[in-house]
Amino acid sequence: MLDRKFIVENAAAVKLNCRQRGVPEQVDALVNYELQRREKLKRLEELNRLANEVAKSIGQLPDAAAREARKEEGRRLREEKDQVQREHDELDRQVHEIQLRLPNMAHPDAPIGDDDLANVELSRGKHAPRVFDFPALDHLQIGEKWSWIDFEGGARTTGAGFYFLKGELVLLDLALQQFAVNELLRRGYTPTITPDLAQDSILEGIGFLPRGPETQVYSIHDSTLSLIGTAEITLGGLYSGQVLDETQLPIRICGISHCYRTEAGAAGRAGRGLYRVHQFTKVEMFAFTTPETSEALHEELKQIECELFDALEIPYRVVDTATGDLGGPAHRKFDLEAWMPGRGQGGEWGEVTSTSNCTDYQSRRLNIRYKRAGEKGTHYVHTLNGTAIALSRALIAILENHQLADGTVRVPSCLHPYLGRTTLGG
RNA sequence: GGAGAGGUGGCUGAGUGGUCGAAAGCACCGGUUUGCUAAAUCGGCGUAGGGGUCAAACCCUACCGCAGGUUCGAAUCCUGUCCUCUCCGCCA
Repeated sequence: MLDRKFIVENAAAVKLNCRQRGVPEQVDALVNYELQRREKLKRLEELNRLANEVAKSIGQLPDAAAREARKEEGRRLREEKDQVQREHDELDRQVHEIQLRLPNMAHPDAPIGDDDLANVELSRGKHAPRVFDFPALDHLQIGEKWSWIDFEGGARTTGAGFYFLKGELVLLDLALQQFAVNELLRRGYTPTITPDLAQDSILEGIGFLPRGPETQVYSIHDSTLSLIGTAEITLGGLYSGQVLDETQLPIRICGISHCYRTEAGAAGRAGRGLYRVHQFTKVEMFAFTTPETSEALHEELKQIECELFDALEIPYRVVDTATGDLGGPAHRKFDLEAWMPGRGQGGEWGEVTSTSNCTDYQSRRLNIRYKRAGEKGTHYVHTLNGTAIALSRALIAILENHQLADGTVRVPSCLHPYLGRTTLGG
């Protein structure tokens, strides 16, 4: 969420930003409501002050008749105050509603464009896409060969888009989680296992708007809880309402959680297999920091993602996400796209990780601030998130890139300590 | 799920209708004193919004888990809700 004062004072820039991000805006209406609201607030405070004065004076009046007269005056002020209060609250609600829908301001270097076609490739990983001397299979074909992925069972028990992982693929899944968590622990990230559900208010704070018709979110009936679409939600919510000390920052955490996504409206681009599913496991990185350091930390998250996928020996490219594809909260976003030999005709890049600097957009909604020693007042922290390993897509990348001619799969050496074997299948 | 207790400032903890934004202690910051440390002593010490100032001082408003209600006036009374603790039941 953007600061109201900022919106009022920079209306033109906010509008331009919305246009570049492809988000409809009502900035003019917001400015209008907000200016009216401030007037109401002044009047409201004035009435409160008068009513307080009257109330205070009553206790000191010795004469009963005089007290009654003052009481009547107090009642009158109170009624007028209530009326102004209602008007103020209505304006406040309208401002807030518009404000919630405005996206974060984009980084000046973020490529401007409508969608992912405008993304700019920044770099490539250490490993180039492999040239196969046999017909490469996709991950579903490999999985079928060894009975590793059971979508039919998932559909029977739960519904389309759900699946069972089975056999050795489970070992690979667990090994990837352990690998990621260990690598992050080594880099100063505190490992956590987060709840898989969160309060709707937290989802809203992070920037997922639950329960609309376009929602990506599963809600729990008769409650204010939803299944999380990413641990970003719970990790970001972890310090909601808190005032941190600057010396605690940056706070680096990683969280393992399940991720649930309805993928409403995505039926047409469902893709094959594990690429777009309703549930997967993810190891997520999250950080809280100061405005001065968030950009450097964003680089760090990107760098870690690169190191993990280099270690897994998976070819990838890094892209700088275009304004139209940033979503609401991100100020800037980098994606890692892994080469997936089984996608499309002869392979395609597919997003496997994503890291965003959300600046103070989430912290303002979640009210996460920090205090500087010797300075009065508080500031909003900057929040950042990044995927370490999204299991479903990482599994695709590993199966498809490391498959051998006989359908077995070579295990990259970084996973050997966690997997206890060098080949899967057979 | 049942029964009870409680949620007050960084912490402990007073406060049951009228200058209470809130006693006191601890912690913290600053001054004084002391050869150093410790101790003593004085002062300061919440957040947010608005006004004011070159900057401050200062002024106003809101906030005692949260949301409502009663009242001229609520931390204090009422209702709902969330959370914590204790005991019982159930249970991986």
